[in-house]
Amino acid sequence: MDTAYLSAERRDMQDYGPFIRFPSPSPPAPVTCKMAAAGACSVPDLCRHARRSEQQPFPTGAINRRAVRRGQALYRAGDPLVNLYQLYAGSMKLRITNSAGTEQIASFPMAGSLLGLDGIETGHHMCDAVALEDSLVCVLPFSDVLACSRTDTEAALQLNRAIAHETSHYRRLLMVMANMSSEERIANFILTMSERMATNGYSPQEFVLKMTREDIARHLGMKIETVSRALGRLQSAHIVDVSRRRLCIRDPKALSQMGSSR
Amino acid sequence: MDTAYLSAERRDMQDYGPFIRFPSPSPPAPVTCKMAAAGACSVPDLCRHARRSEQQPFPTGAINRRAVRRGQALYRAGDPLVNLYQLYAGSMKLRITNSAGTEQIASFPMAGSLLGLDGIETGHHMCDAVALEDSLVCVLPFSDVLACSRTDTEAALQLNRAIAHETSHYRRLLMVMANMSSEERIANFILTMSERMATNGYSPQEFVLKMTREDIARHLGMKIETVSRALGRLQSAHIVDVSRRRLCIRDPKALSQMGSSR
DNA sequence: CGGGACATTGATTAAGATCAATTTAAGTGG
DNA sequence: CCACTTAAATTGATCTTAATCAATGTCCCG
Repeated sequence: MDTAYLSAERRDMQDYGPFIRFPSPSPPAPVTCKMAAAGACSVPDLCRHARRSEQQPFPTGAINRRAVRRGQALYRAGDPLVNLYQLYAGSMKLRITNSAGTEQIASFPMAGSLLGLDGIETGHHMCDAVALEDSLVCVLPFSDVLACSRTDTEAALQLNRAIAHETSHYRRLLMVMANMSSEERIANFILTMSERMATNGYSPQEFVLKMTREDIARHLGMKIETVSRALGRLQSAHIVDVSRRRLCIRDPKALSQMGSSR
Repeated sequence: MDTAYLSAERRDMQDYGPFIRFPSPSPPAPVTCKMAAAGACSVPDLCRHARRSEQQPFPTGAINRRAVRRGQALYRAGDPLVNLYQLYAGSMKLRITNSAGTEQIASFPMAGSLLGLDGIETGHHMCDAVALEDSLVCVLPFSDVLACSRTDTEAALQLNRAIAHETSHYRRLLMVMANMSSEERIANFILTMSERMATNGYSPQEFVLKMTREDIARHLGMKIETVSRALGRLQSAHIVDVSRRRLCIRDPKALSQMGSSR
């Protein structure tokens, strides 16, 4: 494979390797933010401010990081909102559990996603944020974020937009659930993942789904068997090649036609 | 019927009558906000500030109102975000239309709802806000809202929370769509409406659904016939009495059991 | 090499969509 | 005020899709 894209594994290694050393009890070393430097940070002004915070132990310009191991929760529903987090490397799932114990996967944050906004309405988180793989987040103390919003108009707007962005994610997902067949949902899901992979500098053609079929099913409001069969049908139609978690898009056009809003 | 609740019709008359005079081309007279006085305003600080705005023609403390006739749009998808609106009387539907023309009803704002937040992410509205009946909104120029957020920490927080509240509405709806049968969805919908009616001072037992079956169907991701049949089944089970738009809850307990998160 | 989580596949059932026909209510204009 | 028109809602018959139930297969990790 001679693409310009890095494989998921290699990219993680070279970019973030030093910070994903488990299980190291010592905090990661201070660094400047590569994500901000690359313009990939959705809230650069918030972040910049947070880095200036009195509370955090690193010198100005350093970043307060936290590592989360695969399967571990960054925060849980009910936890008081203390920090927002910028996902720096890895991927997670946001899980809602209702009073009856039914689980719903609200989203699959990946590098660049802002996490923790589900705590803003009530001051307590509404979801569990669980790592799908060993991950690294950039910690933005919420008090700093607020202080920053107070002094910096642009930062305040960024925060508003970030919250509103979540809303629009759910709106989109709602359309998918309300109007699409299981096969179309899966096609749409793959398309969305593909676009997000591209945004993050990976190949949009070929990538690894970090979540289980169960997670996908709970995300899209279907059963695991249906997910499996839908993938099977896409495979038979030579639209994708899927083997376990590894996915390759063979016919982007057909996929797009099938997965685009009905 | 000797309840302490007002019928929808009478309440509209006595509380808001003077302001719903259609089709009056002259702006409604300045008044102080009864909603704020009653503590029913979700963004009192934002509103208070907006009322102080230089731009609006009324003396300090007055409210800038706008009437919207049944079927008319307060704003449309694509319109630039100019104002937020507090719904003062009446009810609306927020309609999303995707590129293929499929419609989805995102929510049914009623008195007390804050409208227009769907414009914050991009600066342009993502939905149409259409009046289900002749309605009255309180206009909050967005520039004023922002100015207010800048100077008033509490107001800024209210804005953030208001946006986040939308998110949580969609999250809830997502759970409903992903996990509930058509009958459970309808039960849940009626319950939600009932609670909202109670919040607004109407009877939670008996009220009028201002939206069509089609609207309900598009809100809950089902077909109109299925809505009708689900209502029919609830009727047969003596859980509700439904005749056209008029709805009466006969067995709140059973309804709650059926409509509460599965 | 074996255990366990994850995934696939098949057979059957059930729920909701679809197609088609009425019924009901609310306006509208003579 | 009443016949006429039309939008909204209901009801029935049939078909399709996805859920359910039940095995079986596969890969990863110790």
